[in-house]
Amino acid sequence: MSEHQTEQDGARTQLTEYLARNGMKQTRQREAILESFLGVSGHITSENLYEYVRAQYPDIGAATVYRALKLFCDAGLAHALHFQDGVTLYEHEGHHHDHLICVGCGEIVEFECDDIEDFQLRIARDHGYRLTKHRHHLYGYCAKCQSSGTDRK
Amino acid sequence: MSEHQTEQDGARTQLTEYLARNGMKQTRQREAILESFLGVSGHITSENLYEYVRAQYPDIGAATVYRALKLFCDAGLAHALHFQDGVTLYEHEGHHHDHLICVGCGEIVEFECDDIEDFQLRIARDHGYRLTKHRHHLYGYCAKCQSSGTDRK
DNA sequence: TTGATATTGATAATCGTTCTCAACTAGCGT
DNA sequence: ACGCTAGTTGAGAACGATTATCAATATCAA
Repeated sequence: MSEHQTEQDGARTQLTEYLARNGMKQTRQREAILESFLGVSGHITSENLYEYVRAQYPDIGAATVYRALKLFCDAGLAHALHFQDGVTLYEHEGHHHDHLICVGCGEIVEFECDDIEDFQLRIARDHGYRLTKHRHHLYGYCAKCQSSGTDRK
Repeated sequence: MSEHQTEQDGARTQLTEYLARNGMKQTRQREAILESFLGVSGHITSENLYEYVRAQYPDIGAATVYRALKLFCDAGLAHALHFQDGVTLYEHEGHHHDHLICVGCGEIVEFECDDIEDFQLRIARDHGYRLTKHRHHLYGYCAKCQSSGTDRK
């Protein structure tokens, strides 16, 4: 819990600094939305976060949540992920993993693979690119969906 | 040219078979849209393809193009790619590569890396998944955008 | 405290895409 | 060739997610 607390504090500080650095203001809304966002463990859509926020702060508008989420991305606190079906999910930054997605039940497993990251760098270098980020999504059927035998393609 | 011809013919046959197999009909529109789609070399958006189609067949509606593109995906002739910024591009199936995207100028370079594919399979297996496809996008600055020094992040 | 300026919330607007539905047409059986 | 039936089409309405507009409001440095 205390560890979690420091992570949240770190994020808050990071936002405060970003706002100061860019002549922006620290508002109740931004604090509240950040709070809600940090309370989410995995991935969340803009809309879900809005519901989430609204549960505690009913007077915060949807536009403000969208704006805040974009702000968090700019400030390096969040990441937007665009999945196969066009759905956009946000996750905490620093929480970077790649994703294994079940097309049967929608489960999302996160993974890391340093070897792959090495190959990515090599490929980028070969093409003269300087990488800033990547998206690596594997789609398939999880063990459960394979055995339940439904939606076989 | 003759090689290209056979590739197109292969795609046509594939569509015809898919339609027959699913009790669907071979229409002028679908043929025309497939023709236009095959005429595109790289990636294209639904809207661009619609413009493209309309140039030759002004009486084909947008909805029909959207429907056809989805059909081509189902028939295994096309692939939808969802990029970072939410843009959806379509490419020919059988033309599967991964992508290196310049966030400066938007250039898209395609690459293949068997080693990475091997790691993907291993990761999937470790998690009990059976892979059906993957999306692997690397974002960065191409050599040109790095040297022109603009939009440095 | 005040004032300049960033931010907010409600809502209109926008974008890309899908739905609705009456008119149309492919393609089977005859 | 004909007619029938079910799939398909085009126009435009509807849609869902997101962004822009704008007057009211809040932040924060002086």
